[in-house]
Amino acid sequence: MTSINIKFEGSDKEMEFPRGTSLREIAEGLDKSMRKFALLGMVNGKITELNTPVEEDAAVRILTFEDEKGRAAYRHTCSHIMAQAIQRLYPGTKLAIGPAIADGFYYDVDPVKPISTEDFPEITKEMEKIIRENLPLERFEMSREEALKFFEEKGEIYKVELIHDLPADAVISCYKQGEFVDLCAGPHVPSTGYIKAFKLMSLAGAYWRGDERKKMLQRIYATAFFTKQDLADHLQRIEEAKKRDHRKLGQELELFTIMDEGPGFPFFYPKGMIIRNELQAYWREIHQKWGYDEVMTPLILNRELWERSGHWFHYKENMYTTVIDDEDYAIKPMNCPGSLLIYNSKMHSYRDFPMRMGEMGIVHRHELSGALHGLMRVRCFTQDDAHIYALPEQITEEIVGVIRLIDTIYKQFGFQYRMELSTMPEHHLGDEETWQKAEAALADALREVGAEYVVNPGDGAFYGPKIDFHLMDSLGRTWQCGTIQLDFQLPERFDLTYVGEDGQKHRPVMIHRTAFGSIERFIAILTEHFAGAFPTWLAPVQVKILPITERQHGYAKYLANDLKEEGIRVEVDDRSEKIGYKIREAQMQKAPYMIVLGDKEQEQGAIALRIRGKGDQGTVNYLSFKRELKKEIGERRNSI
RNA sequence: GCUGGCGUAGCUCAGUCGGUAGAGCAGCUGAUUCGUAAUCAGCAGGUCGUGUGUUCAAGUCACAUCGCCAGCUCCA
Repeated sequence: MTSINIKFEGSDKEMEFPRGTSLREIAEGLDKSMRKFALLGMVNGKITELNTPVEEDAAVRILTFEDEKGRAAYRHTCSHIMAQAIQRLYPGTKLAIGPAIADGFYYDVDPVKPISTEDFPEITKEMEKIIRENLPLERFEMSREEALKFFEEKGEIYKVELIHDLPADAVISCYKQGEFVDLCAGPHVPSTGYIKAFKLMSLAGAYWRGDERKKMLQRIYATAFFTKQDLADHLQRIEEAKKRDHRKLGQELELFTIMDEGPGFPFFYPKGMIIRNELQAYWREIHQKWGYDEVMTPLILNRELWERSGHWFHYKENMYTTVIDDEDYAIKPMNCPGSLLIYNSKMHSYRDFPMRMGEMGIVHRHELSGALHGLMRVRCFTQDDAHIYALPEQITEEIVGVIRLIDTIYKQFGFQYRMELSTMPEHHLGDEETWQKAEAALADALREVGAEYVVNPGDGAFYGPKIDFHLMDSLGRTWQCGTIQLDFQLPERFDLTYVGEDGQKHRPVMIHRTAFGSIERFIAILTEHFAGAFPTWLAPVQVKILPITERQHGYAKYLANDLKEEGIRVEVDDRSEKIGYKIREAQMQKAPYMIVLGDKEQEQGAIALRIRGKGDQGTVNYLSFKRELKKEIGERRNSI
């Protein structure tokens, strides 16, 4: 039989082709336009390059740039083109790895002479040349010995190291395009001419294999899209996202600042404090309702305590210390030891459990200078911490409760979030069996709420495994906010006990948790999420009153006082500026409501209302506006 | 911390070949009293991040230092 039967997945189409027809021709058979869009395919569920001949009946799916795998192959091919251009221009440059990533790709290189962004135009030109040459990418396999010899001769020390680390049974494949050969598992698009639009983005350092003891290579970030328009749109989106950066908005909206005098130690302006205080008020209300008490523990405690908790040995490089009366003290990097001291200051009965002890705890941590990032990563922050002391049999229920509480809080702000389960790190307290028990308890709770999550091996705290909640910033980077950490270690170290039904002393378990994570980081995420246009209950200025002439100043003040009486945050702009100017400024300050007052409104005892994002609403009744506004502000309580 | 880039007025930025610092916005003063995203005029504002050096002369060049930005997880 010389023909094969191809069934196209995702459509009812079935077609006959001569045996050995390439996947590309099969794609064209499905639809002429596929000639333009096909990048890769799946044959019987297996990723297959377009050049590959199909030898038997198969179910086929054609992948385009719309498919994650098609996109990755396209960008990965572009990374080979970049590497080829660099080696053409700067012979002797050694190559490390060059994968596709979420928004593009990168290549780590070890150049003879450092590459700078000024070299980008030259590299770009060479890449365009390679694309015009339309070199086919040819795959071939080598034995381990051949591959080692080949790359050793070329001086590609990183490739040699990679080959050494491949498992014994691994197929070692290379791709050749023109004079350029790279060790690569593939898959790729058929030829360099497939690449339509790319751009070199930035330059960064990256340790070889992510290990800070190894050599730092130069990483060139770039991106590629299927059309020039898509690339332009992508760059446009990045520009838009930069406008939402909380560091920029924090400055423009006068929320906070960080000065050279205290790197990583933020200052909050009055408007930023309003948001902080509103968040804290919300936090207190919801936690009170969900059965938490609030405590406060000291910022500075003595060395003996931190030795007992393990921080002095396991967390020392992140702690600020001081000396008082010749004795060592530490500024708390975490709130738990203080909470433990409160627990231990009296006897507890099994009837007291679960005991939920919250604290808005200010902590200081010495983060590496290069890790600081606006309010996202600081050296002084306020954790919305809580410690739950519970009976072993209450663990799952308590964790489920915390997951639901965090979910409720995030929904209040309209956040999407991702959950991760982080397991035992290399540096840890306690034996493996206890760790496994703790990890299982967290997984049980996740299963019970039916949550989707990913496992993050080795990323737990030194005292226990954790469930992390990650939120996204304006550029799509994720930040850990909420966390739930199960701890069997500290109760042991601090000899926590309770008296059981049997009159004997028993050991409780401890859960550490935050919902916001830190107020600072949460404000940063909120700012980017809302692009500074905070919901009315959080907005630093809720109503801006704009009199058109001096004749309305009295009326403006009267309305302002009336709203203030109701606890509404209001400002009057009584400068002698034109109304357009005042509106522009109020709009840029993202005030949710503007009241414009002229002679007409004054005569009628009404207001002209302008709503952020909606524009001029015309004349409205003041009392009904006030009623609606109060209702809107009060709505956040409904979700508690 | 490491790699690369950047630090000029409160903010955003210009400053050529090394020749002695400039704009817009904001601020202040005055005029203007205006109907939905910038009224006009004037005034004031700087040890060019800091230090050392090279030079007749340094915002500009060199070195050091502090700070900021991007990245350092995505395994050929």
